[in-house]
Amino acid sequence: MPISISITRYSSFLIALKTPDCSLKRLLLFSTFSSVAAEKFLTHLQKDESNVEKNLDSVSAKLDSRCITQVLERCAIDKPKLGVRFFIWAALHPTYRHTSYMYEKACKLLDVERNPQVITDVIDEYRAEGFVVSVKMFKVVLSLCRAAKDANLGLWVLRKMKEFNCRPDTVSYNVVIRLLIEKARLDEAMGLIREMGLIDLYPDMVTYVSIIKGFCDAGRLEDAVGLVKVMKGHGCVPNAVVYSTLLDGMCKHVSLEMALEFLGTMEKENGESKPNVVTYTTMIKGFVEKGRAMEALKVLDRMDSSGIKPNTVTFVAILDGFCKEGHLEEAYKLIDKFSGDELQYDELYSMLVMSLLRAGKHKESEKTFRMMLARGMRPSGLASSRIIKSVISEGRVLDGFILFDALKKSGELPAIDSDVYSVLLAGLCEENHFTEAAKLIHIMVEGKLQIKSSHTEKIIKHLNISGENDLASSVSSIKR
DNA sequence: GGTAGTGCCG
Repeated sequence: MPISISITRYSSFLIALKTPDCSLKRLLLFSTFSSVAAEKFLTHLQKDESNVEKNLDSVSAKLDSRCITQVLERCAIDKPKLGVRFFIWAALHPTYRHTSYMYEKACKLLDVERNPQVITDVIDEYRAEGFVVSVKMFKVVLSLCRAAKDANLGLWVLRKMKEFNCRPDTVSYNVVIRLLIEKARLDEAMGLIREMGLIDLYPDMVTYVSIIKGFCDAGRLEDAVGLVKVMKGHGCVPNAVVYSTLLDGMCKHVSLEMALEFLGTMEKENGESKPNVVTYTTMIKGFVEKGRAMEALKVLDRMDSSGIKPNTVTFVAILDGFCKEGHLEEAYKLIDKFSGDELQYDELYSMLVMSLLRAGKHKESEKTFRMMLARGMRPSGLASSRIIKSVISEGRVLDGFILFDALKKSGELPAIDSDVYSVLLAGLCEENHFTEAAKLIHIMVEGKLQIKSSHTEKIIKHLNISGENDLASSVSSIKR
């Protein structure tokens, strides 16, 4: 591989194999070259490891998610702690904000779930250096714990805050409470809520929703209802979120009839406590989950008379129910009735295609998809991807390609998963449909679409053996 | 400021 030895701006190492015992097998893929910004940050990060944040402050480079990912990818190889410090520093940067997606990505790259010590080590490092850690920084660390779903780590960090003379606020507590609840550690969560009172913090709406949901999920409806009373007693007026959570618990653990009755009392409320689209969707899901999709229709009518418009989630719930219970005619009727200003025929039919697939009705789903194409509708990228994949997995590669080609001919291609392209291309080549393969490659080149280089090796080998050398080199040109 | 309830995607 005579590539890139001379390239100094290397980086963006992708660790393809993550198990710790195969560090030698780490594949260094020069997929995307790191940005100048990432290089600058990396240089300053490694300059003087005892003054990390100060060094970073002096860097003048644009901070964005791509650049952060690149820095983390590099740090993950042998300096995960520096990666954590960089991530925390970046969160406080005035021109940048991490999304929840970035928190998850950082956790994955730095492997916090398997190696929580990387977090505790960083906190201990701050302490040893006498670094002043703010509440804001601790909240970033707590969000990392949340992304890693590590309740013990969250608890540890919350305790550490005192040592840094940081007073956790309600949000800090809420994050840890939610983590405990996700692990069904309800008593400990209640303990933290009590502890809040001792330092003059009060549980807020978010705290109550979390713990009420915890009790509902555990089937402890009486406790959940008791908490609603407690919050009212504290002057915290329950809103639609609180009541929807309770309604969900009733659907799952008591009865749909009681939930309906409760919905009725909500409908008589005013302002923030009135049912909204989520409340009605929860009720609809309740019916669907108990195999009573037809009755969900009545809820839809009730929603309409309250002036609440159903959204995508509402439709997915009902369509899922109809498909599972075999009420296809009802599904079509529903779509006819509701397609209009909010949601188009295309979107609703695409949802139906997805619902049919989820219900295991692949034939019906493909039929609906073909009907869409025949009537000039535009299926969503997701529906198209799933249908083509499903057809290929049944061993009908050529059919999959014909569907793809029909989509292409009907106008602009929807956003299809990149792995659909690689699966389709591999299938066509394997079955020696070289004309179609060439057509697909042509479309990909035209649309600047690339497939993972790891997927191309077998294809190229097969093409070379078959004497299709031109095609083989075309495939090389679209690998990423 | 970005932690909560239906659910999908990044």
